Amino acid sequence: MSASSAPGPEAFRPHDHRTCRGRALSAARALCAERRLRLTPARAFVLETLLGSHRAMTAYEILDALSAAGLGNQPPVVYRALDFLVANGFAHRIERLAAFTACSHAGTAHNAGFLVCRSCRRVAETPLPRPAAELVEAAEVAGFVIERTAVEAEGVCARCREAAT
Amino acid sequence: MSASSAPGPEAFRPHDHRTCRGRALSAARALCAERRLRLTPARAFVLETLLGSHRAMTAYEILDALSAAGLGNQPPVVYRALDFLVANGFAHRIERLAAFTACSHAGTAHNAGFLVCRSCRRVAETPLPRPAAELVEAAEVAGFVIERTAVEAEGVCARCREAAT
DNA sequence: GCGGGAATGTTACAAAGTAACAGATGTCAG
DNA sequence: CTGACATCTGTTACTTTGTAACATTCCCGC
Repeated sequence: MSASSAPGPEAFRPHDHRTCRGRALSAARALCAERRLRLTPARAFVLETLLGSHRAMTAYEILDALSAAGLGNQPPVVYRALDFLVANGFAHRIERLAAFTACSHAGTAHNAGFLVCRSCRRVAETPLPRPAAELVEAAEVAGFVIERTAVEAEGVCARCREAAT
Repeated sequence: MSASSAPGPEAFRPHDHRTCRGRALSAARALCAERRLRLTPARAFVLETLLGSHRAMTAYEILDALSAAGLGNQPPVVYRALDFLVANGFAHRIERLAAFTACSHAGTAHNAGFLVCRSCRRVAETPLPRPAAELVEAAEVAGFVIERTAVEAEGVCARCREAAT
């Protein structure tokens, strides 16, 4: 039983964020150790920064944070860290926003779908068991091999909708 | 009965492209007349250009074509035409590529899914009846209102896979 | 302690997208 | 027909996003 009883994905309801971030961070450290991946200071900092909110952040927002922390101030620094995090499943790129968000299910192989609030840019992730049947079928018929699928639903979250009233 | 008997979406098989483009273009003209929309020369040219191939084209590729045709050579020209075409369902933005493609089902309201070949950038569109059930459910639980959903499967088409052999 | 692969620092760009405003043009009421 | 209003176009200048390329430093196994 969780402390908060509100329904829905964590991103869109109040929750103990310190716990949520801490858990994700130690999971990432454990996974990196297991897979012989190097979660270097810059990479860890970027991951922490992303975990610091459930908003999608642009590469340059993250770069500002890195820069403030004295960990580098040129674009390649962020993009390299993000490449690493995305490649290893610790973060996702939200194509629609050209922005990035921490993965809420790191380690478990998964196809993910995203609810993206166009007002506050908060992002919730939902595991999707498989791509839409229609798409899979079209791919099979055409001999197209699907490697990864991005599913992004754009809309307005409950909080922003109420705020707009 | 179609001239070509190969299976799958048109984009990934040989077909009479002149017919395919002509059909789409007159459908667009008819729709614009019906809805009192102005398919101005620049807009028509951009649509034709997109219809000219089944590849996703970047805004700047299209701008080069516009420019060669003497229809404008500044970015806003393309982006305005693309905004119009996308807003009215004649084209889609492929988020993954930051590129654009003509819609193969213009006029009919539809949620679409895309097969995007990462090698040749050809794009096939498949109508999707509805967003994934898991996503819809997560949205409902969270009070999130979905406005539009982008589904993009990245992979390799049959032709490119064979070519790579 | 050293050799090789991985990670970082840095410069300099390329590519993608937009804000803002002036001018032209289409269209509809009177 | 004519003005008034909305829409579309032209243009300048700029912001944001992302990379190529190369030198340097770090880490780990031997």
